[in-house]
Amino acid sequence: MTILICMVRTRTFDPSAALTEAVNLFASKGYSETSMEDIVKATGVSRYGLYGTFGNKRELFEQALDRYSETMGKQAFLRLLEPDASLEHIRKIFRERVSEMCCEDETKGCLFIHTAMELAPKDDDLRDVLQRFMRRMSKLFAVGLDSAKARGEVRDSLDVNAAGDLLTSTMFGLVVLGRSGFSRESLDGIVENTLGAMR
Amino acid sequence: MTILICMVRTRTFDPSAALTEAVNLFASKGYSETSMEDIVKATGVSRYGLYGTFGNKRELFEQALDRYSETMGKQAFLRLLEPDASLEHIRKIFRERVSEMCCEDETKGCLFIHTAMELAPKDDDLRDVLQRFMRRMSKLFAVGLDSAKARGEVRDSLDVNAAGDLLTSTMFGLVVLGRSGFSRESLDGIVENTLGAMR
DNA sequence: ATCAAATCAGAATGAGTATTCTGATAAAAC
DNA sequence: GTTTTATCAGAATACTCATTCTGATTTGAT
Repeated sequence: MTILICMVRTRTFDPSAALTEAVNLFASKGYSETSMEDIVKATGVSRYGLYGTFGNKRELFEQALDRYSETMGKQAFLRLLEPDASLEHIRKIFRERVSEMCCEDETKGCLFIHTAMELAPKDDDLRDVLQRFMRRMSKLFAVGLDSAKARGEVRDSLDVNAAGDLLTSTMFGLVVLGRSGFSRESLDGIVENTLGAMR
Repeated sequence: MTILICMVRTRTFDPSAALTEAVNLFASKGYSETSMEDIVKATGVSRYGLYGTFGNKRELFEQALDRYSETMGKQAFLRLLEPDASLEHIRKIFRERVSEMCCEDETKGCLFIHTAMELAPKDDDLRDVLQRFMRRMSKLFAVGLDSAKARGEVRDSLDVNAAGDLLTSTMFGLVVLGRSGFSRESLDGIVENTLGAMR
């Protein structure tokens, strides 16, 4: 008896690349303003392929949220875990965020904020996932602040955990103000004042 | 010739009260998640009455945004214009916000954040209105900080305009974290750290 | 009391959208 | 080259929702 596993036709798209595209759409427009049709167009993947690979819109969104959190961690925050992390590393993270919000033509957004405002109140599971991701953000900031403290860039009396929450909160505030058309100067001012609170 | 103005039947609802109800719905769930049906149910006003009085959903939203801004100014921020405004007044505004986010059963939201995330990117007029409202918030904070500076509660070197933007930004950050399930302690910590940045 | 017309409740309309279905296509194994 | 069957593009379905329409009702002026 032969068990025959026959992969007759191979998928013509890269699920990971498609997910990246979906993340961008969701982060920019949020859940309900992004239609599956939008995602089909942006990815070039057929409806069939999307549903077959990701389940449905909600599940696709959950996977997008995972990816978003992961990417955010990798791109910017992992530096904070290095023992020589400094306040300058934190400043750089904020500067990148501000640049993203101000300079690009397409409207940049934030998947965390969209999730908090649209979905968290009516989906407890998603809210818990979101909270975990945000707490991780705060924690990474706190670790970075600890290193900065060891370097004397931050006052000894600083509660790094509470300060980490403040930095996380500011990351979101910047997005909200940026979307409302605040100037780069205003956003830079917020960053510097926030960092000033660490000293 | 007689000009006859005949008010045949009087409206059976109070438009102002209906608008208040609409503000609550929009602030909690945002624009697209709030249906006209929701508003009909919450206000007890007929579809006919809503469309006749407010135009359409978009115009109703704009009026809700006006009202929200106005109410917010009256309830909390006007104290900041008094010459004896202190850091304690500012703290009280934040404490109220935190209580709102944490204690009530129904999910509290923020019409400004919803507008920034959902509508501002695709509606330039609305974005400008929103920005004006937010700038007013920052300005009120700045005026309060000036008084606090005169009382010696805030360091002389503080740039009150930039600091006002930071406080505005923090008001939004608190809502995002609150909706994500952060504890009251976390939010209080953010408030105290932010206020600490003023000294 | 009667009348005119604004208001009401809810049905009808039309557009948008998530999801499923379908016939055609194409690639892997023989 | 043939067969098998997963994939594709787009049609079909079911549902939600903003807005308009309709027939009944109500109320202020006469």
